Amino acid sequence: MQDAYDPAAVEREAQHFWRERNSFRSIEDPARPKFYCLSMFPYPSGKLHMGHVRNYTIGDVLTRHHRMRGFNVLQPMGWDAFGLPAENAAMANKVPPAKWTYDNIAYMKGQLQGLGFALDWERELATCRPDYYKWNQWLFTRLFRKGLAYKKTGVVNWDPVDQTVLANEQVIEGRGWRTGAPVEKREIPMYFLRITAYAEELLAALDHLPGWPEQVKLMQKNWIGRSEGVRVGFPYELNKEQRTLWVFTTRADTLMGATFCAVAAEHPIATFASRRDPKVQAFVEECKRGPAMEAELAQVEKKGLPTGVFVSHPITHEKLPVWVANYVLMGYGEGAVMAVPAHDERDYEFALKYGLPIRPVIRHPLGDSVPAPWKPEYAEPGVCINSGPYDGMDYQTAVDAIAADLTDKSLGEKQVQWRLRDWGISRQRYWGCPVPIVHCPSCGDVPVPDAELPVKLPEHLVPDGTGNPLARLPEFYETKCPACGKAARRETDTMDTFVDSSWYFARFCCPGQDGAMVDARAKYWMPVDQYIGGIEHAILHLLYSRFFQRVMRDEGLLDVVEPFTNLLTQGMVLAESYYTDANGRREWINPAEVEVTRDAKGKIASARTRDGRPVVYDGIGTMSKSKNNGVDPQALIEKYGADTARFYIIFASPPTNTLEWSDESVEGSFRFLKRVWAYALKYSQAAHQGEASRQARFEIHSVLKQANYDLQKHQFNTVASAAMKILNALEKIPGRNPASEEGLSILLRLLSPITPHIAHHLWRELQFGDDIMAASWPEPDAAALEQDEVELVVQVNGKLRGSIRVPKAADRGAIEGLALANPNVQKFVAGQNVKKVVVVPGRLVNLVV
RNA sequence: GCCGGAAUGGCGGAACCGGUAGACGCAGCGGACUCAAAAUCCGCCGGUGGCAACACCAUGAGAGUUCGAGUCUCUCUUCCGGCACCA
Repeated sequence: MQDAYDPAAVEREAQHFWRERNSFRSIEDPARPKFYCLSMFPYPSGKLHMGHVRNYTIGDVLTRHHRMRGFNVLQPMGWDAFGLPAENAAMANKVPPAKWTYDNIAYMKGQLQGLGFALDWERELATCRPDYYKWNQWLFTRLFRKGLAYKKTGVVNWDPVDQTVLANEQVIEGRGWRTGAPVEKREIPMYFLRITAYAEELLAALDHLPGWPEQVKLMQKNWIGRSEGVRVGFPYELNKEQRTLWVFTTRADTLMGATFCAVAAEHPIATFASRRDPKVQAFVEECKRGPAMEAELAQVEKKGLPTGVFVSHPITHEKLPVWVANYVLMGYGEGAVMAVPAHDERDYEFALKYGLPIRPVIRHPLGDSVPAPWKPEYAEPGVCINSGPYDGMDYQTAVDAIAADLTDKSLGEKQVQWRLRDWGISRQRYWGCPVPIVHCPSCGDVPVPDAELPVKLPEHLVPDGTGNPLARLPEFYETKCPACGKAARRETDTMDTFVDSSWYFARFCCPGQDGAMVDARAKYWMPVDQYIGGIEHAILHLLYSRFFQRVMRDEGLLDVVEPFTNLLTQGMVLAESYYTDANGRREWINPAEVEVTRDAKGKIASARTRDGRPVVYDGIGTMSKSKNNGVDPQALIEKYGADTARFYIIFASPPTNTLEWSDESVEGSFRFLKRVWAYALKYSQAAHQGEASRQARFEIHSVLKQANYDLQKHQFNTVASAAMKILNALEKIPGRNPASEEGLSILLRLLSPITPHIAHHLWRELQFGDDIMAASWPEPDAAALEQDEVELVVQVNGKLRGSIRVPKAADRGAIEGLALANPNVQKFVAGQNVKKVVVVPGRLVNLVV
């Protein structure tokens, strides 16, 4: 055995062993329980970042652990290869996105292999390959024929200088990122997927996902946003024509307090009013120019103007003014609301600002009136007042009565409203999956027939930031109508990349299948038993995948409904950032270049660059290029090896927490692996002697018991701690005896999912077996955990005052007696009555005086 | 703004069902080895008081429930994720 731990040699040899034996190839085997473990596939951005390393290490620990527990495991890997960054890189380097993407994939694949992940590379896929995106297109044409994919207008960010659509990310403070021009909103025709048709099912099924974190289910529930309410019609006359303004409200009980209505800038009433009133026109224009993003929209000052249109109240027939307001969204409900200033905070502020009437109609906890300023109690449901026939009714009675009266007049009914909107998938971009539609002057939008799929994306183009280059490529867009054969124009929009990632997990089950989207093998592997990825995907990606799975079920492709049985949402990887300040210009210094001096207590006293310039500590945050605080996994692997990188990432933090990077702690993980090696070396050279110590076995098996429990809970950081504790216990055993042999075998097996290379090497070196992955997972020995005596803590009034050792079988009386006999306990009990004695078996005694 | 989280020593974190707060590690301090350094090994390590035994304080802040609260309930503060075209 080598004296020193040489990670590079150990890792090379272990990876060679796995490759030779094809260790990670997965084959369907109905005789064994299957475990499909999947980490979210990466976007091939260039090189791996620490978030990837963390994600795939967590997945690998789960995969290898399950494998040793006898599961038939599948852990595949692929590439979410379409997307915006490739176009940006193409513009910067004048290289086609395809070449950039394929080069990145090749490099990152090498990095993943170097980390020793147990991946079945025969199943590798890239979403930018025609054999993958063909099935996006195939499914789209089916949804289109069913009406689940349809065309309507959608709002986009428009850069008027570059004449191009911008992603939200490309809008910086309301301006285009390249041109600096104020971004405009624009409505363009797009294709939508009717996810709202599945809203009810997507919501209800959340209650049957016990393997998902509650917080994710709650976020999805709120996102889907089911609310029960009443659709209310306010009749009005426009150009001598009778019309109805429809609104949705969850507070129909407050209808008698409605004093005006407000509509979105895009609402027909606003359009009408802007034609006859230049002020309204200017305001509508202003609203349309405003931000398209909800987060920004919600922050803008609430403003409005009267449209001059009046509607009549459906119960009282009172004339109410209609305002156009920037806080009403066209995308939600009817694009119009009834305003009840007395019982809605936003309406209240709007009414105060513009002097509109405020009419209280609900008795709230603070009384019957609603004096300024606004108080949250005003919005609480209560008994109706000033409401004519509805006076005295409570919330539900009033809603029911008002809904019934409205139904009688054909001016409303109860309605369920969803916050969820249909999914707009058209992107005016080159590097994506072409939407398989042909626009024919006589036949309209015609889906491309199966025989002509895939519609291949030309891979040689270089975008220039001014629109989609496909729209300037006649070879691509000039085509014939599949229905009538006349000249027609091919759609040049591509699909949202979320389409690609909504079903890739099913495709991993069916490598090589070119005759169908998925085949029978998907029925064996699906659903994914364990899915792992960042919490930032809690809503969109996970909801779209759940939607797609149902769509695929309804196409008869799969039986499974929920794609992911268990979900683990990992935290982000953070690092400190530092900068030097030269005349107000910040230069960001990579933490690796910063030297920190500490005071006697270990607190940071000062920090400077290696060449002595003082730096400012800017706190801890996500690793980013802009703050130059990324830690390159490759440098880490080269310095310490993959096992140290993996161990550190697992040890530093539980998977769901954020992980704050620390170079010193990495050093500590490396030290631990060196100690494991040193111990194995000492063990291999020691002579057999003595018997197993009872105490050592107790320690090791107690730690193992806890570690197995922690593995179940996915609390892997304490499993790494457990390995350290076992090594500490082993080092206390003199020489080599049955306890050290057993303990070392447990240690290596416990470590093997986390640090597979060193575990593999030592397992063979010390002749525990041929392949540690074929070994069984260690279980604690009940006999080793037996104890004759236990230590109990003694409290007086809940405060710790001492401890006693009692025989395991001691009864209450004996325990009480021993506790009272403890001198320090006596000090606190002396002269007082013991009112109550609480005995928690195996833990403590509490004397209440 | 709305939705969802998080907060424990100098730092990362542990504490299973409400039952010894600080496991394990990092940093720091002291020592051994060394000509010296690195590496390695041993010891100490929340705060205040005390020679010590020990006592008091302490889990973001404030209240509450309980024999007993880091853990449960309420209010607040700060930070983080998402908000539909970043992935």
